[in-house]
Amino acid sequence: MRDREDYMLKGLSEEELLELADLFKMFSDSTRIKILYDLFDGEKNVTEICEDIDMNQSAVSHQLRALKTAKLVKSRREGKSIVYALDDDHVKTIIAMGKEHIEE
Amino acid sequence: MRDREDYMLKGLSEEELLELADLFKMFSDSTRIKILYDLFDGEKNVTEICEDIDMNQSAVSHQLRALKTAKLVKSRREGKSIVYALDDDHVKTIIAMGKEHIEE
DNA sequence: TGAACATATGATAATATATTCATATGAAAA
DNA sequence: TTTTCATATGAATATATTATCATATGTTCA
Repeated sequence: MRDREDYMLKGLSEEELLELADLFKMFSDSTRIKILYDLFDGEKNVTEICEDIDMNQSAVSHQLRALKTAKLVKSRREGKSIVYALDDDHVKTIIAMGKEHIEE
Repeated sequence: MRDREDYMLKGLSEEELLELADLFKMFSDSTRIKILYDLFDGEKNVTEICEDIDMNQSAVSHQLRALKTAKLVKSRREGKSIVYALDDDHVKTIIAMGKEHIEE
């Protein structure tokens, strides 16, 4: 392996490539992609998401945290609930491109 | 869990959602995304790819097979070599969207 | 034909990831 | 201020994924 520092593939550093992979990792799990897709039509609290995608609360919470860390969703408290929403315009585009690919 | 058959999240079936996740899984590994990105500027044989991304031949071959199964790359023989190329127009768009996200 | 080159493949071991369970935290309502 | 509702979190287990090693397959050329 060359030095980590000077590894570059056409303008993208090793670090940026790892970041890219980590980003797409968020879309690579069916629970997470269901959550993202569920949020396409607006914000929802955790309970609603659980019902929509038919997964238990703990699993959903864990994945929501991952999505939030990746800055793909944001959250705010509303009374007892926490409401989640998409936090990136590219999310819809990325998923739409994916849909087009599998529909071919 | 409801019946697998009738589970649907806004027009996408369970099966399509799994397909989507599997597609994005291809972008979620740094070796694979390096390969895809390396093929942005045209076809290359396996040896060239190995050199560009600085990974050993076996690992690259394994990942190329995965990418081919996912219909993201195609290959053809050219003498002793096998030449790989991108096989989907959406690949560039998907990666470009990812780049935009991480650059924010 | 056999040596050299290019790629693919199977098995294994190391690592990463997701779900579940139990429980903690935090807000509201009785 | 205790109970209930909503969400988060840590630990443990189960599963999936990846790189490596050894070797097989296929091609060219002497």
